[in-house]
Amino acid sequence: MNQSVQPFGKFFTVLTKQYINLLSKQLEHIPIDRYFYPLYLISQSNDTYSQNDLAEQLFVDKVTVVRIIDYLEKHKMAERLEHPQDRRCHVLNVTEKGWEFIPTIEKAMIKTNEVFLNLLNEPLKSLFEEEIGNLAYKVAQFPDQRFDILFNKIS
Amino acid sequence: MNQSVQPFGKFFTVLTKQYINLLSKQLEHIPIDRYFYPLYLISQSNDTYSQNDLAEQLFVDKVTVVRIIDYLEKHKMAERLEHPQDRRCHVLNVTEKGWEFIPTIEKAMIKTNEVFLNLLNEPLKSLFEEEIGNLAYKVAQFPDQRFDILFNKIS
DNA sequence: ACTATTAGTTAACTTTGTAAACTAATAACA
DNA sequence: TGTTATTAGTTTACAAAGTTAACTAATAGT
Repeated sequence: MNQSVQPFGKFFTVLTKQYINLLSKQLEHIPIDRYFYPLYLISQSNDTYSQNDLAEQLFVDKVTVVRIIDYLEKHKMAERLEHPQDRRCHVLNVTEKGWEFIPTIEKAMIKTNEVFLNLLNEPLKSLFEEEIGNLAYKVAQFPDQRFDILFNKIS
Repeated sequence: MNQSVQPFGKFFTVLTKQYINLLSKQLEHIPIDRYFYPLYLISQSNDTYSQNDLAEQLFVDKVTVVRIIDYLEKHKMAERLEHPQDRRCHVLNVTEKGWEFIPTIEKAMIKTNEVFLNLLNEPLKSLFEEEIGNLAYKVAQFPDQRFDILFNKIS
């Protein structure tokens, strides 16, 4: 009970859930109820993103991206366009209707980030802001093979 | 592209996924492939946890707990016992077989925590360790109602 | 030309989260 | 005491999300 181990994963899970809850709550009035960040990412790409690029940015697989774009297309927020050079690719594009909501989504993300930051004490606050992204990118780069190296001493 | 907003939720998601991957990788040789931490939590409770208690600790709902215990019981790692006073409750208990794996699970969680900590630069490292738990508890306490207060200025 | 690779889609299956309806037991209280 | 409300847990149903595999169509390598 006393000095039990608390796996960080538990905390990450809670933070993820509550972040999404908080963000969704603010965006209840727009015509989609998820994939806010994917839509925002597409809008920031100046119509250069393929579905592959999006998968890479979001750290998800291509099947998930298909579902995301299907959803956004169904709600007329984004669309697939033909790639001028490579006919296998699609270029992702935010529709005029979609662009209406980009500023709101951006504001909501900034606001939600702030809420989380404000729960931290002052020294951690600034460090956290600059380092959380780096940390995520570092762990995202873990190749499966490296696991064996990292843990070759585990019994 | 340049000063695009990066929602913390994106980072939390990656951290969660990779934490679970890394932990599971280390525990591939034990007879269960998930619910390591729930099992560990039960083991640390000295047979006092009800399913409700577990739900609270894990920040999940009671349906999920039923599934977790069903799984652990099926694999003979934990069991439901009758509560001596309250016949509605179950007391959760780690079986003899389950206890074999508790030290391994604990070691793997400590190791995984270390891997994540070691990716941080030195000043953040110690702060992170003491504060990540507090942060998670704070956000877990967000009642739905408080959202309205937090965001009453949102347009 | 032949082969391998890449982008994306589709289908099947599993896990997880959520909500509602339900049973059985306990608590509250008039 | 008897009635009602609450609590612990289960079951069912459904949606969301992840994973794998098989597939099409297009491009790249040689």
